[in-house]
Amino acid sequence: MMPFLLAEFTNLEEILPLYVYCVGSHEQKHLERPEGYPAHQLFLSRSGQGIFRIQGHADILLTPGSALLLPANQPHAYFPYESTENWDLGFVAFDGKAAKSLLEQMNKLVLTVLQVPNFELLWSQLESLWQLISLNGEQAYWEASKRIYGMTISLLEGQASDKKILKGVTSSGSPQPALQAAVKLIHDHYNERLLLTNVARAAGYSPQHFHRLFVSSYGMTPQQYILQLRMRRATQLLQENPSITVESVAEKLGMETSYFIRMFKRTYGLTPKKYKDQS
DNA sequence: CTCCGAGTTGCACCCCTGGA
DNA sequence: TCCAGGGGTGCAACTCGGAG
Repeated sequence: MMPFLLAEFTNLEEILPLYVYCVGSHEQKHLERPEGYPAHQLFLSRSGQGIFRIQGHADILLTPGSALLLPANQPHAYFPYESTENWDLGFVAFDGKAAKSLLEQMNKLVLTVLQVPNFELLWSQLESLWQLISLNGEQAYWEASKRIYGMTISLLEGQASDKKILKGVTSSGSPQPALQAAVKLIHDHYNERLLLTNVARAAGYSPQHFHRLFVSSYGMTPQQYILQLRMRRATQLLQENPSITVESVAEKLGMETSYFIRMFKRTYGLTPKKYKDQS
């Protein structure tokens, strides 16, 4: 995701109590910010791992599925940590009159590694934020303002519910790890014909029970989750390989071309070809 | 005009979903 | 746990547009 900046819509800074300053994701390389960044930032580490070096603090290691809230103007540097995998880092920078009090409210979550229980959901919110802004320009910042508020609140909620989950594990042996294993299976095989029955059996649940557990944990059906994964991968492939054909993208996702185009258009409102031409 | 890639549409199958 | 219905998915045939 190429980052999008609010720069050209400066009047919105006066109107919106919370606004998205910049949003994007990419393979992260070494970056120094001795003066800090002018807006608050929420980082999401998706794969690989990296270190945040923040003045006056011990180094912070971000592993896959973790997040970091970094206040504005905090001098820092970040770089990939020894890993064979690229560090896939998403970020959303936000500011506004309400941002300061929001961060104060969340002060226990600032400058600390946050293990996000519903990481993929938060990541998809980041991506939809990027999609929203990249496709709709100024109009979208109003909607983006609502969404960034929602993201920070769900981060807060995730930390609270995480504690509940941890309690469950110690007292009664929660089924959560089995569900996570099933999700890993989905991640490993999303580009194949994946039967929910098999995933459920692998996790040790009946398909119906697995479905119910999945929806309550991830807020969406397994089907929606897999489709989201595929669409996300599709945008990645289209951006990374400008010469790639729509057919081979569909093939890489394990989808039939016509169905892929149908779903892509339904998800993003434009065909894969038009998307590729725009990016 | 032909070729090719992209996109659309209709149809059939069957599996997922969600209510009971 | 069961089961009916909706919708996900694949296939085939088609149109469209651009390039040569």
